[in-house]
Amino acid sequence: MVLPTANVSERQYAPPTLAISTVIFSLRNGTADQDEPGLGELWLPLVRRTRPPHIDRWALPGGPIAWDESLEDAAHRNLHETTLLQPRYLEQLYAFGAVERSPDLRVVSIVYWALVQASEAAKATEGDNVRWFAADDLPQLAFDHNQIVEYALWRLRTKMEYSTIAHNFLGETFTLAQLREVYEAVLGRRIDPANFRRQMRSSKDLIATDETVTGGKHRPPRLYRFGNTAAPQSPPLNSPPSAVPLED
Amino acid sequence: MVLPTANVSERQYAPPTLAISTVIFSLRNGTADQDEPGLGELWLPLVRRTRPPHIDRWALPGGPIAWDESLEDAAHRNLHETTLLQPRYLEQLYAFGAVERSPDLRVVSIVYWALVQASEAAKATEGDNVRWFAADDLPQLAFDHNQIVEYALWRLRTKMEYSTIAHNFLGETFTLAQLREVYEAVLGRRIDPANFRRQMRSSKDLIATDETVTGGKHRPPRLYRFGNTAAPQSPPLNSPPSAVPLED
DNA sequence: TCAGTTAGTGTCACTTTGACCTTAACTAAT
DNA sequence: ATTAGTTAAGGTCAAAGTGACACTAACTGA
Repeated sequence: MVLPTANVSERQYAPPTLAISTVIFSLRNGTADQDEPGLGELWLPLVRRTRPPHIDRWALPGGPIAWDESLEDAAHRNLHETTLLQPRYLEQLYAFGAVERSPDLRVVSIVYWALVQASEAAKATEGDNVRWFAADDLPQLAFDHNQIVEYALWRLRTKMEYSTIAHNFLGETFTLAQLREVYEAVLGRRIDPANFRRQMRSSKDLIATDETVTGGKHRPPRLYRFGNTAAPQSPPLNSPPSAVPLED
Repeated sequence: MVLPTANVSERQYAPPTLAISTVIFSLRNGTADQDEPGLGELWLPLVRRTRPPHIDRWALPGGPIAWDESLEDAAHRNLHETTLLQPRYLEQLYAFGAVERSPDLRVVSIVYWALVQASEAAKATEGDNVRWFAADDLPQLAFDHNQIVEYALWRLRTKMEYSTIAHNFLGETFTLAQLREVYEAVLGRRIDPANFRRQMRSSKDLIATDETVTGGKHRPPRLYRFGNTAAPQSPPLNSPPSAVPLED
């Protein structure tokens, strides 16, 4: 939201300014005192605004677009600069351009959404100006950012049902129970483990490794990995609208 | 693609310029000499470029965004100004922002896609600077517009499978055969009329009128209308990302 | 050795879907 | 007037997919 300097009247009638923002989702293990017993929760990092419009309010990480970087690069860079995070998935969400979404100034924000794994999320320096919030319990944010997060949540949930993005919350290998917990947390409901297994194993992209996790107090579960055999639900040409996972 | 005047070096390093474009789809009855026998075809209007980058090439209708209009308003206005069309459906497609998509200049285009009914499409003044093309047989267009159309086609086809946008190609009332022809044209394959009827009638939004179409050489078909009982597949708050049909 | 726990397999009823048959209602030709 | 032709509309049946749930497998700790 950094903008070129000019006096107010010039700003008012100037062409819209472009900015980029990102909604970054990560998963945390649910605490017992939640309404749902033991389900994981979605969390996202916000930054405190340090200058006038909506000063001191929390907002999505964002900023201007450099003349020599693509929109996706800008989102990736800005996200990394403000939170130190390296997302495993990044996709364009929507361009928000209502006239009154920012006071005085006309800003069009192209918003991306990202998924980071739990271990990565720990790297995000939580300080005075960056803090994580539960996605379903946010304070009043700057601008129209509450609505943007709502929309991003809707997209994450609907996309989870027909695509295979869930593993981006996890590491390179994972058990089916871990993968199921991702679905349960995002969709907010329990899923039958047996049926879940059947559905997942019907996908060609999920490949079983020959390793298992030892050390539990029960039968050791097998580890799986995700093989990216062609983008599942993406545009015919995956160049411009690269809805393709980053995989680091 | 109208842009503020400045010398080249200033332009080069200036922040990206915003523009809006639209992909406008309409349906035409298939000619017999097609590869598929008698299927309808998707057509879209393009405008001839009358100034330097890519002069004389065909391009999507588009232009700048005024300081006091929303993105959707800008798309609607621009579309109407250049083609005189009034779409029945308008939705944001994607923001295209690759660095090299326009020579010299950095332009970020927020692209919308629209559906117009056949009768409306006739209003589009086809002249020297506006012409309709078959969507699957386009010439080389200006900028990255070929890829944009490909992506819009993909979105139209995939969205057709899970939502109820098809009727926006038709008038207020229509027969099930007409509706089926829309699906067949867009998806490019024949659909069993009996199964199609069963599926459509299971939707609460399709309501039968008490009228039928007389004058055919066979049993008169019933007319249906589309009742917009709540947006089917749209964001929780339908204000900013209004993926909601316009219905005129 | 057994209880406890989770991993993983199998089964069954129900729903959805594609293929195809049958009847209904109209027009045009004989 | 009867019949052939055509499309509308409804029905049947098997295959495939899904949710609910029982059951076996493999480990730990007492």
